[in-house]
Amino acid sequence: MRFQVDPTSSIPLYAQLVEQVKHAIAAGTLAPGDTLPSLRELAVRLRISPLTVKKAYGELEALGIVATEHGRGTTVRAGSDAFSARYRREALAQAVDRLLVEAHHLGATTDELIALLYERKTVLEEEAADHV
Amino acid sequence: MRFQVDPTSSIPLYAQLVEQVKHAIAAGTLAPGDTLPSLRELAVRLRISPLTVKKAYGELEALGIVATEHGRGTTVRAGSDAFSARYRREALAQAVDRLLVEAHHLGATTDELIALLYERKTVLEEEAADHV
DNA sequence: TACATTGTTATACAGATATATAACAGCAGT
DNA sequence: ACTGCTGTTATATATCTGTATAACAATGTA
Repeated sequence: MRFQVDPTSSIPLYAQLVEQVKHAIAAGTLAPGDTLPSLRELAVRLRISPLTVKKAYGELEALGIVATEHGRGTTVRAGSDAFSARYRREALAQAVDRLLVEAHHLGATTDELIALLYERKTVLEEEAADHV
Repeated sequence: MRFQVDPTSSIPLYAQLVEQVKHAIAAGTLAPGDTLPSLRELAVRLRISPLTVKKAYGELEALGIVATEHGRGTTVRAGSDAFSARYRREALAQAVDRLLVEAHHLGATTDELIALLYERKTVLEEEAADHV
């Protein structure tokens, strides 16, 4: 897993982590049984405190998405398949809604949005290719 | 102007206000010369502290978008036309990018995204009609 | 001048977020 | 048992956000 957080964002670091794990599961990158990075390992990689990682994992555990065992680590729970399908739908719908609302506020038409979507998709793909 | 904030969001209230004023200007809802609601009035309407509104207005002033005069209020600056055009483009592109990245994380294709976009647009419009 | 409106500032306080430091405890392989 | 990994917990500190309260200052109008 390639986690990354943005310390300048107004969204709390632990919340960013939670979202990324959810997305990874929804996308199938993380499957039931997979073990998440240890608190210290991920903390070092992201240059944040282990306590912040702990808070994110704790949140995920409270949601029933992962299970943590003392001394063994944190693993994706079996039941996350059902979660996965539902979450994927809801997350996508919410993301689309956010864009539609913002576009509406900015006075953009749907056609303009679709055109921009294809345009930005191309741009992002080219940028991604450059970074390889 | 119909401002509204979400106290449960992890995005600070003052930042939400800043975004909404920017969007309103970009959409033309707020034009140069227009006066924003007074600190106290908006605070009462949104049920937040006047100091929070003040912080938002202060941010907008630092960005050169509005001008505040003691005793007179806070007004949208003339130069905001140029800002408006540039900001609108950038804000839309960023919003689209956010969706594309999230969709990619969730393993959604562009076709799926476009279809969902039309679907959600219809849903949102129906909901909006209901609320009238 | 008096008044109501506007923005400004100071103080104190609370909660969430994030950190550093450090010690403690469970699990697995040597 | 020892060692190295894992998660857990406690303490203290700092920053940001947001609030309540209250006084002060500038503008425009009656």
